[in-house]
Amino acid sequence: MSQLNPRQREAVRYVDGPMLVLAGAGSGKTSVITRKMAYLIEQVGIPGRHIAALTFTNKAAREMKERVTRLVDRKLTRGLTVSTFHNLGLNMIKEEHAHLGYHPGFSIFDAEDAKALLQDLMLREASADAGDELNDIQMTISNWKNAMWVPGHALSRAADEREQRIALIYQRYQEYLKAYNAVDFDDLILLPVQLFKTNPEVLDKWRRKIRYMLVDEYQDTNLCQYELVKLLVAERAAFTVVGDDDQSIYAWRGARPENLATLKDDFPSLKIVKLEQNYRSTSRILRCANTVIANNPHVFEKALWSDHAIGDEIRIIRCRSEDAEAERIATEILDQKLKKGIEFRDFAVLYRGNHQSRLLEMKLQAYQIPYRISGGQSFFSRNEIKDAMAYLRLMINPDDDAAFLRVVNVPRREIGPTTLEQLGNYSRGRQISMFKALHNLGAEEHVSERGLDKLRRFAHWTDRTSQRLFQEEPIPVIKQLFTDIEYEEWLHQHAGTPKQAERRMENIWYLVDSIQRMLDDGKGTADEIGIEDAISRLILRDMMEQREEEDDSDKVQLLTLHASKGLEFPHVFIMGLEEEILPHRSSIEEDNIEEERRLMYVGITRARQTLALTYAAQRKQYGEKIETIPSRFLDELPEDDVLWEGLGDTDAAANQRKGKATLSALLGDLGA
DNA sequence: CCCTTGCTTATTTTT
DNA sequence: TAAGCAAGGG
Repeated sequence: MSQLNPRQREAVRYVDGPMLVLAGAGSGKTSVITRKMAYLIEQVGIPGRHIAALTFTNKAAREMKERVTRLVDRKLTRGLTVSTFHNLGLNMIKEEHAHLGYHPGFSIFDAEDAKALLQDLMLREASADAGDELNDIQMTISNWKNAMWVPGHALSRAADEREQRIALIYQRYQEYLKAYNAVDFDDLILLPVQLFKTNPEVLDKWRRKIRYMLVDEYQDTNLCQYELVKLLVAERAAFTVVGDDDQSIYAWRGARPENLATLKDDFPSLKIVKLEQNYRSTSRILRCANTVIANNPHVFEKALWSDHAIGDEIRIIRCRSEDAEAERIATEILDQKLKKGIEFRDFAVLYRGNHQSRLLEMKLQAYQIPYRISGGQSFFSRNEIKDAMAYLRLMINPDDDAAFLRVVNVPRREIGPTTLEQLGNYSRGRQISMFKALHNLGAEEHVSERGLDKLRRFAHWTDRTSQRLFQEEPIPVIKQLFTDIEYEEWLHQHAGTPKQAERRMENIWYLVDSIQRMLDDGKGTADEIGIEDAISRLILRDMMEQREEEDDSDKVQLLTLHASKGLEFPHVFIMGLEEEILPHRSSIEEDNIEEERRLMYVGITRARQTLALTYAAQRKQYGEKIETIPSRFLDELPEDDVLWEGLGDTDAAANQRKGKATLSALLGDLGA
């Protein structure tokens, strides 16, 4: 407690009613949450198993749990829930599956599975071309779910023909999910909410379990998530939510920053504490952040301050072209590393869109600057991992048609589109899964003898392996599974180089390893989990970021502004400060500048010591060269705190000379 | 089955 | 413009 400032202490100690902690960037928010959990357990005397802390990412949950266990005796944290919303929802559905009409071992469809199902439905339902509409439909359905609209509701509320059509697809979609014994990501929150609303006894049971609730990044909750919180805390209102309306950058995917303001209406006795002391940045950086964000309307006024030194000016660097911009950042990093001895890992380059990293990557490679790029191709979007996950899902839930279709002919089993089409027709006609259909299918159906035989073999093998998975040690069975299907051979046949195949196989073993780790972790304790749970947690991406974090080598960090939230770096570059990029064009069109400004705010507040903002005066866009307009956010910065560079230098040749000079100076340094 | 050709499209993304 | 994808040809 002595390590906390007075505001933080107040936030930790107040446990008598609903509480909102407005935690500015870098104000020690995680400390407060973790210490509050410790306080609740040790001082207030609430057993760990009656406390739940919710986050949005596994990473945040893991970090928090780790910090709590460091503060509090192991015995006391037993049964403590620190998890993502989705994970909590999953556990609730697992425990209450009977009330919801689901069977044990149900599958979780990720966004891609869901999309594939929707596509299939659309091809069948309407003659209309699926194509680019698909994303729109998926988003609409997701939005409806987040707003707690069931298909019937959507149907009656549909504003136009388009919504009418999507509502029908939504209805079919839910029916199919049910037939597959599957839920999607949104259902993980929605189903518990629906259950709690219709079944008071079940709700009561969970209310008794969760006596105190904490929510991190509260500004990112959507309607459904807030409803879940409200249902659980009830009149008792024993909760603390922590958030920052200025860091709400996910409204585009359903987050409702208004939930912060709503809280005051829903809980009139709400106690509000503001954490405004920032422990991260120089005071100049904070002044810039404050001035920029002051242009947004606010429900709660808040101003960050710091007792750190004033620090360097914020540099705004005008570059001739996008190429010059990337070049400048690369040489600048090299230059500062050589002159000031700053390590690569202390630099981060932030940008609005992933594509902006491309040029920069090329330049960094050219100068042999090591970098790590976040986002991009994730572990789980790799084909081999998707195959492996599909096999595992199928073993746990054979009715998972998405998984079935993915692996039925991978590796090749000579089960072709025609056979599958026939099987699909049969199963659809009866509203059952393909696997069930396969077992019912008699010789009289229109499936060729040959196809039927292959299918039956596959089904037999699946049944047997699935049985063994539950009866024996799971890990050897899984290993055997991959041997059975000769997956490694298949990889070698399909990879460009043997090396690539090996790498892919290693990914598979890494996955198997992760499962083993999860099973071992809880062994013998109350947290012991079964193979089913391990796999569903994998689908929710738990345990997986560790792989990236293990890599703590000296590298420059490249990431989107969105991905940078919650992180900090000594030296930050933000690139592409131009109208139509930051703020993004579509946000300008939709008149939603505020969220872009918050993005800018998040970017600025990532920096601890220095901040440089770059833009290109000229940029190639869709093929043609365009004169850009510097971002309006640059004008919002306090004049006294910024240093403009590259302004007078409009002569291209001069700029180039300068670049060359810097370069040769650098090379000279290197050569020495 | 692989390679070429032509066409389309151009934010942010965790679970 | 360039990159990614689908369709078609060898």
